[in-house]
Amino acid sequence: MRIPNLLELYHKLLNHFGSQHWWPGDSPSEVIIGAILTQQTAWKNVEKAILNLKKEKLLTVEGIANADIALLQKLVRPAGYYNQKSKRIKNVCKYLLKKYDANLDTFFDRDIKAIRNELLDMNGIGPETADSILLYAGNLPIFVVDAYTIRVCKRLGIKIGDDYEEVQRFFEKNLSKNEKSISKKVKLYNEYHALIVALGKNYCKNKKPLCEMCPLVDVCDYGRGIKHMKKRPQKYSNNN
DNA sequence: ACCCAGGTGGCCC
DNA sequence: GGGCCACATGGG
Repeated sequence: MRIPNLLELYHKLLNHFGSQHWWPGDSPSEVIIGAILTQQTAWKNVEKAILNLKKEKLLTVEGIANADIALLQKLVRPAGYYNQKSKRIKNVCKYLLKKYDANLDTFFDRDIKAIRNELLDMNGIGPETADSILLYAGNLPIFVVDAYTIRVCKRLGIKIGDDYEEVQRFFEKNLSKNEKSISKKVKLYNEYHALIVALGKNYCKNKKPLCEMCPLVDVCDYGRGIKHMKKRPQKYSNNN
């Protein structure tokens, strides 16, 4: 079966799911905090944590940076991994406050590669979180890859490895043929990643082939890629 | 009672 | 440079 080009795929997804209006947050600082909180966690749980922080008026770089760690742990708790995440958002905010005086315009107003490397140097920020911050908080043109992106590609029969940057280049290279302007790129990358998440959540679960209701079944080899699926290790002691 | 969620860092080899 | 594993709450 023919593999559709990535822009065609995008329009099918947009047509099916509609615009996703990402990022669901109304300030760059909220996006940065949320990007860390949502790691390996359902957004629904992150919303509760965000709301807790909001009620305490802590949803700013300065607020988090100066907040008591025990309080942060309490507020962030619904988002899971609350010990790590409270520490991570505090450290990141302290860094941004100290080095950029909490001015995110200054932070984002540089070469994108330089900002990305700086983000990657912060503890708790890996490639996906860094790119989410660049794209959704900084409005910079970088394609965000996540577990769904790789899973969906494999289900579609697109030959692709597991390497983050490799998948990212694949998308950016393909889409650059269609879109040259920076601002349009940002808009396209923004919507595309959100649509892939929507697709994944609804039709491309782990350990299952593409659901037959999937809007892409007509363009993909249904069920292909099932052999690539690997369960993510999820065992750790939970003595409660 | 499972399985999973918009990952990341720290080990070990 | 890959292959495990810990991290944790809440929903299906």
